[in-house]
Amino acid sequence: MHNYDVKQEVTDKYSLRGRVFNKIREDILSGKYREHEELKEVAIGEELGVSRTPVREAFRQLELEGLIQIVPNKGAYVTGITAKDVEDIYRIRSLLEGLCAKWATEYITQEQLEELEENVYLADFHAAKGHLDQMADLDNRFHHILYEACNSKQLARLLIDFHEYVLRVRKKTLSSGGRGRISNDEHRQIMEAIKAKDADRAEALAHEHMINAYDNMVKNGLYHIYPSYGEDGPADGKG
Amino acid sequence: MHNYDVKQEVTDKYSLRGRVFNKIREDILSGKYREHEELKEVAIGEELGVSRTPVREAFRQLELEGLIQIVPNKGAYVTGITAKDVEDIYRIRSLLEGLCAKWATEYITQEQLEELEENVYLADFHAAKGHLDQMADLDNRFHHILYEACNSKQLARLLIDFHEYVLRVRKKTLSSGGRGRISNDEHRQIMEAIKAKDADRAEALAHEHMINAYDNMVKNGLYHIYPSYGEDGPADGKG
DNA sequence: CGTAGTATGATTGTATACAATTATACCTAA
DNA sequence: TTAGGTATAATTGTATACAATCATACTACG
Repeated sequence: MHNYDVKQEVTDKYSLRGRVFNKIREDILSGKYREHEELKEVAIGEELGVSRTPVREAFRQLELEGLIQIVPNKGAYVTGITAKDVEDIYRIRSLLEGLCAKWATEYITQEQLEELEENVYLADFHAAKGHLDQMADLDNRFHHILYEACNSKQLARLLIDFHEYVLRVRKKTLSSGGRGRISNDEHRQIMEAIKAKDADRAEALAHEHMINAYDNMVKNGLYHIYPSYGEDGPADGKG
Repeated sequence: MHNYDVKQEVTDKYSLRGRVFNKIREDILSGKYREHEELKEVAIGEELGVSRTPVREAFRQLELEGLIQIVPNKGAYVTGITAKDVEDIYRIRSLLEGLCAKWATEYITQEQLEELEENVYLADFHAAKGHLDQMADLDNRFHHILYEACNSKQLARLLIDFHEYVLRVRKKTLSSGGRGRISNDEHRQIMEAIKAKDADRAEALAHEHMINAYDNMVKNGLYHIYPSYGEDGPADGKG
């Protein structure tokens, strides 16, 4: 599995806290809980058949993940994401994806490189067939391979977090006409650059790849954010 | 104070959980708890005069902050930091500090710019006098002004987290011969670039500034991977 | 009619009791 | 003597009880 997966799957699977955490997280990402909605400990506890304790602990984690905001003695509210947040995250992420590709060029193993190649060729096949789900999975996997290959658990942790964070606002990015194929072409170029040990080129390509993904998402309206109360106001939009 | 300060000071001050969180965090950062040391809920609870509940919740936060690692049904252990972790973090941070300076060039207010100028001139004075504590404070403040000025709570959150994280391994970075003055010269150049609205130059300078800080730290052995009990706290005292 | 104050209910914060799991020590058998 | 297993202690995981705080609505008074 992933060496750098910070979420311990064991915990998430066997502890109530972990299960609650994942459940709430999924519900926020899927849109079941909307922005600024209040999450009540007893309600969620009853819904999941657990007491308040694991729910509360899950809340603390969710807050640190940035998915909810806890105001003392009041409650937990689903964090609002503005369009600017999304843009900022993509711009930050594009830098770090570039760095990741650069480092991966140096540290990637033969095995990982082969999986990268396989990934690209497989994605070509599914792109031709129009298999969107498989495309999405392969896209995910492609990036995760690079996260592992960069040999930095710090960078991997960041990128995994970012990736999961943007899932909140992403619809089916790859489903729009042709982007899936174009995206995979970019993957291939990145892979080739890494294979050729051209770190700078890999960095630049990965960087652009992310920018293109964002541009495409915006251009086609493929993400959605719920209008938030303080969005237009100054950045002071908290408590 | 800081618009983008994610740690709610209210919570930290008035809730047991917040106080416990800060206390443990300080103890890890100061070296009271060493790497791989096990933190026991009852022990810490008794030491601070609280029950296990707030301690446990603080643990969950500390884990997400990356300071401890919780293994299910076993315990909480202080996270080990390797030399490579430190290097990676500085290289990532140098990129993001550059991005921050670039964005700040666009969004900085007149007031913030003036505080930046004042900061640099004041630091010059204290550098001449050899006031190390004041230098450390001003260094902190300089970067925090940029974090605010970049107009991105996402980026600010990242950089603040990084900054606090590296406090674990930093000794008195600025105290070594001449680095304080050199560092402030770099600050001045960054400030001037921002003032001249030269975003690219500001970015490059901030980027280099961070790399230089790291190089200096490594060259002079000014960081310690294994914190030891009773050692001098981080130079960047924060209140 | 409107406002302030208070009472009541709801919700979170904390403490404690109990269950489950893990570590340790001692005992037994080869 | 040592390997293995069981009993006991220690520790974490979860549930529940109690305290503190906040929101709401109603009442009294102007």
